[in-house]
Amino acid sequence: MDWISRFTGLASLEAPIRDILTARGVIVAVPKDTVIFGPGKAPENLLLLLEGTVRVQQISDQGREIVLYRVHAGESCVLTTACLLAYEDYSAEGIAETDVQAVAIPRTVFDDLISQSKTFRQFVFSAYSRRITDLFMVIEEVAFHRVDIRLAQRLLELAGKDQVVNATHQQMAAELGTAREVISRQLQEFHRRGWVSQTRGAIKVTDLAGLTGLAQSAT
Amino acid sequence: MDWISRFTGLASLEAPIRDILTARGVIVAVPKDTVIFGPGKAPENLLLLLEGTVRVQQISDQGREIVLYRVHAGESCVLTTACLLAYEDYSAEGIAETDVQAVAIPRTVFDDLISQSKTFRQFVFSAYSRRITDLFMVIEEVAFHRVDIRLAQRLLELAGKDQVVNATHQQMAAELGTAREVISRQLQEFHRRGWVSQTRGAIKVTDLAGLTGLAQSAT
DNA sequence: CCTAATGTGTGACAATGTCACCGACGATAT
DNA sequence: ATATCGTCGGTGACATTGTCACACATTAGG
Repeated sequence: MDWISRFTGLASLEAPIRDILTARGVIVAVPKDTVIFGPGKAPENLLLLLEGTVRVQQISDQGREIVLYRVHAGESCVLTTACLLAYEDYSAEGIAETDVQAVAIPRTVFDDLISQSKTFRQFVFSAYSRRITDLFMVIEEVAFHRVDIRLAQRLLELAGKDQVVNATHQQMAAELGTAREVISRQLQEFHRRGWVSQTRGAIKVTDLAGLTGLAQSAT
Repeated sequence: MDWISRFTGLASLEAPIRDILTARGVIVAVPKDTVIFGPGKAPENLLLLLEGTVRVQQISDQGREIVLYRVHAGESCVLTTACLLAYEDYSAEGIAETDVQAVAIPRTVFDDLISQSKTFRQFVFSAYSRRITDLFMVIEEVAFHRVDIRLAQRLLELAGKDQVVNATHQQMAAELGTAREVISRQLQEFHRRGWVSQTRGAIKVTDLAGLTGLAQSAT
């Protein structure tokens, strides 16, 4: 199966390197809600996502959570690479948010590829770059932005085609690193304004323009 | 000059690689307060710090700031490596906090070393690991920890041998990503408890035990 | 000495986080 | 159907933090 073409950064990969990758990469299926890595659970392979998304979140010692970023199909889960070559025990964990199909690349092969292919190096380092940028954005948002605006943005991001976000208030609180009560109150206010309607475990966006207006008032 | 021995991760570097490094690395002196990299200013070299510290901070569009981490002597400024191989414009900037001595390694040499030496790869990736861990800690602190505790911790970190922190309230606010008024009030409270004394532009720790007690109450 | 820039103090208020508690809903067993 | 239990969401009171509009103090430079 030619999965390499799904990764834009690997498109121009040298032929012998492609062969190594296809030969040594193993396609794995990871069921939804699997903990891919976490505190005390080092990842064993570099994962290149073919299908599905992985949610990476931080867990504090008091049990509070915040979502750091999501890895989508066509991206690699670089946090693992640092672990592969220089293991450190992160306090973050990665969870399969949907059923996931991925190519697993063993540590030794990864090291080989890095050493042999400039293209692959660029692929890995640019993936790093993107994640670090993501972390910068999280810091900026948490430190400087209002929660109502962040909630509006996140609802828009997470809403499916049907404009529904399937998440409890507690889960939305974990998205933003805030408290459930805060989410409940903000959603009530959004409801009062006619922007959303709520059912147990789901939030439906009923006024896209209204929410979008608030979400963009950050700029 | 044998500067390689100052970097623990490079101690076991293969002989030919050492030679490349010493031959191609240029020792540079960077005066205090120089902006080493920043928005729109990509770094040209990987820097290995021999002397001094570099402060990396995030600047928001509204002009608010937060310190992300510091690079000390014996460490490398990895944020630059991502830029070297896959340039992306970060919103963070790096500033020489003191006069700095460093070894500058050009992009092409860096790429060579990565490809040729497993030890060097490990050095770079473990440096990445450490920085990412730092960013995780920043996120956790900003999102979940009280500012009085964070301020106490930071004062203890920044205090010199004479127990003095040379910084204005505004600068301390930038350390923690909060507002100046908050710092002013917290410091007043610390003063009321006899933990610190203040002069314009400087804070002196007068009760180490008191501050330490608060700083550790996070655990 | 005078002035301007910078650093610090303050009160009022808004936004967010915390705590304690309650009731509503859904699944399951009886 | 009814009882029971765990999860989800709502609420008031209060603590903490952020924002705004000032005032006042200190320092540097002319």
